[in-house]
Amino acid sequence: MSEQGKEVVSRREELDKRFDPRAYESAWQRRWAESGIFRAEAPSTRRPFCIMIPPPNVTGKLHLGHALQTALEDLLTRWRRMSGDNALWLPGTDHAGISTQLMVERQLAVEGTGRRTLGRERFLERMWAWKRQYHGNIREQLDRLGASCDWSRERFTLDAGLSAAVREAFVRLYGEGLIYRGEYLVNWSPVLGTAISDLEVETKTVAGKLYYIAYPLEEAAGGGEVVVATTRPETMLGDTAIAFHPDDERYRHLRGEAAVLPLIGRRLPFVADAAVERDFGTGLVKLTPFHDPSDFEMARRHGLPGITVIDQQGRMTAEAGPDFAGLDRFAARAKVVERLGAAGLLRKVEDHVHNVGHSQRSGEPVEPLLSTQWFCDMSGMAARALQAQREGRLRLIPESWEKTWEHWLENIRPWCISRQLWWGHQVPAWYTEDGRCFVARSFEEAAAAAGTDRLTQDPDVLDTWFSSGLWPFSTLGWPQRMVDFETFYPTSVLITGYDILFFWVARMVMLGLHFTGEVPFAAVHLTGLVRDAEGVKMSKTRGNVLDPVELVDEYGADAVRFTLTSLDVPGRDIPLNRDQLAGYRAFGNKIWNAARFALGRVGEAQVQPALDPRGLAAPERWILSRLSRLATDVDARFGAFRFDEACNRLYHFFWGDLCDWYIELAKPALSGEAPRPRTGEVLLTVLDRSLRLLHPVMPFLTEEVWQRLPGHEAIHPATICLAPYPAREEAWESAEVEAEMEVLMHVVTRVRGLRSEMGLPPKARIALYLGASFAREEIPKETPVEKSGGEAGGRRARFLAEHQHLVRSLCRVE
RNA sequence: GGGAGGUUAGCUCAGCGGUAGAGCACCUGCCUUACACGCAGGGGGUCGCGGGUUCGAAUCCCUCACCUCCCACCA
Repeated sequence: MSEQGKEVVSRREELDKRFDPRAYESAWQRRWAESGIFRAEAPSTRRPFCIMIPPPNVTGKLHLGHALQTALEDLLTRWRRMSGDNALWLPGTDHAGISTQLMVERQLAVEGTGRRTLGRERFLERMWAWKRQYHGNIREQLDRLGASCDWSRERFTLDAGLSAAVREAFVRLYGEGLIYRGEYLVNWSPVLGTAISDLEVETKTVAGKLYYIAYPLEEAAGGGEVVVATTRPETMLGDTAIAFHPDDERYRHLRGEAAVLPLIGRRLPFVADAAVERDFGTGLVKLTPFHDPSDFEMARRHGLPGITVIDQQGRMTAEAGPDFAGLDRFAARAKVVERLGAAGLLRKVEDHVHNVGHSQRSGEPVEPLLSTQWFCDMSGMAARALQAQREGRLRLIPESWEKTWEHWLENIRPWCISRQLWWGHQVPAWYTEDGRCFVARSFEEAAAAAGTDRLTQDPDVLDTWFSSGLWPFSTLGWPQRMVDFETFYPTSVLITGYDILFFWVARMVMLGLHFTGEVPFAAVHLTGLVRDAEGVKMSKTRGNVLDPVELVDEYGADAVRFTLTSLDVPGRDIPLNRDQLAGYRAFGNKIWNAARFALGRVGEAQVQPALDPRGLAAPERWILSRLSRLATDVDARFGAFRFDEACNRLYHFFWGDLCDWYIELAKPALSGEAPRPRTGEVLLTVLDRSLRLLHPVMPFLTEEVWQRLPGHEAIHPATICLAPYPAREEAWESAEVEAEMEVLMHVVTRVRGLRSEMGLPPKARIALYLGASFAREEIPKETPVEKSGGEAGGRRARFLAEHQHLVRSLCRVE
């Protein structure tokens, strides 16, 4: 590293009087990148540590959730790197099928054209151009945040390697019978023009109407009518039966009879099915098998046909009859109601609040539609994912997610993986002219199997989450067992928001177990969602979105990182407000000025790689003891994913122990007024280690300051990024010294309080007489000194007497 | 209908069996030779309600209330 290392070493001018993160942050990011210090080794004899970035949308913009994850991922990576691990944080981006395609389609609409007009090939050229144009943005934003990714390993879900992995996975699952093609009722988004998975359907509670419609009975049944209740009258045009509960006395006599569908005249047999709720509506359900999932199930149980009356654009089909064909489904609803009213068949309309599935991406109500799609049977994989979690091979943090995890995996359903889009991994299936299907890794392979090259590839692409489900290993070279895969898989930790636990985390675990036999990461830390100061979810429509890069401009990356990190409390969403950002920027200012003070006062002293506390005075031994305990604490907190607690401890040590007390205690010694042994060395050494402890959270500021510390080269010749993470120093710890100093500090606080209460002007040099009784009474109960009674009291008085010059200095008294 | 989380100082939140904490905000002094992005001092809470366990409960258990979110095929 020596050659690279030298480039990292910075200039050594004095710290500017003004603290301005913009003056150094970008420069450091550039220097780090150029020196290649974030490149991981493979192979390596060192312990591996690996985090995969949750790949952001390649043409998107990072939001604060990304910033939070980035801060935590970088924290862990830097911490492990400094601790000696072979740390890899692998960056990359996702092609983000629907959302990216929508962006380009919107662009095309502005130009007065569209994807269909362009045709698939030219449209995809536009997509790639778009990708090339915006691809750099993500890296730029990660750079601004100080991300120590290994960019030499950057991946994209549509690059050659990952595309090969996707085809390999598809072919294998198909071969195992887990991927299949078939005609089923799927969630269809008329706006997007594609099928979507169950997860992409968002249930919304809406105020609708419940229509009671009279269906005349067939002559054979003796005439009369029955009344059915429905929220979607337009679907009646596709009715093929009417159902009642088998035990429902009211309708039992209708078994074997039939009604006549109004407006159409079709014969509707009655069937009995236990899925019918007797208490809802009239207890009779009209069955529209091809436009309602539960009707579909019931129809299948009774061998009933279905009729598609709504098409992929959400318009009524020819099957709906000449009066309705071509109408939008909601216009058709109004017209059906109107016609029923005119025919005197509308018995009642009630207000009805119910839940309706909406397309998460486009917002409109989903239309259940019969359609030929590719599916993946997840049941076996889900069972193994469940088992992995139950056996502790997969840790969810916080643990409260375990029940949710179990519930979802226990009730998993087939995953619809095909999308009627163009941007994505095209399904690796080819069809012969006579309709035979060949699933293969390539056209050549398919042609060889088919015995002809007159083949047409399936036009659909795969759900984005199919490729991101392979991310932890496809990025490392799978299916080939490349050196990166051997070195870093399975990875160490995954950090992501709980909102994609099922979309992404569960799929990675299932596919990872299936293809590699291992859980792709030992632990998953699920973060909360970043919200605004009022705790409201950020959204463009609300206009309360904060841009992480703008916050970096305003407060500095370190302050943004520290704020987000200290707010990462397990199981809670994160309300972000500017006061906190300003507060942690002030913390940066504090560090900056503490360093300025030290650098101006330590003379020829140097940072010490090791320090023997013997021969040091009490204040020096006290701060070293505190520092050692801090190192233990921070390490433990990082290891336990309690980043908030680690931040608090770092903050209070630096501001409280170091600045408020130790630096003040050091002043008389450094000025020569009351010299003590090695005060400068201790101050510099404490600063060095504090900065190293803080570095994973505040990389820029700590590097900038650390480079100026005389003697820092003895710790690492080039950069704080590779300097060892401070460990506990048992020899520094002393409960006794800490207790003695606590007494002194307590006395100082009391004197200051008295002085303030008595309204004595700060400048007045007043005389203070400390009697032994004062000391005795004022000692906090919990100090060990007090417990040993009178003799200890004497010792305490002696301690205070010996250090009276410190009391004088800190209280400004004579 | 299931499930998860929340209710602690004006605000945002830690604490989760041993006499209430932080940051910010607020009040009073201070430009004390690193820092006004600062220093020192200070005020402020019956820890959602009601029960229970315990020598002792924000902290464990139960009831209730109110908020947030996730899952779920009553048309």
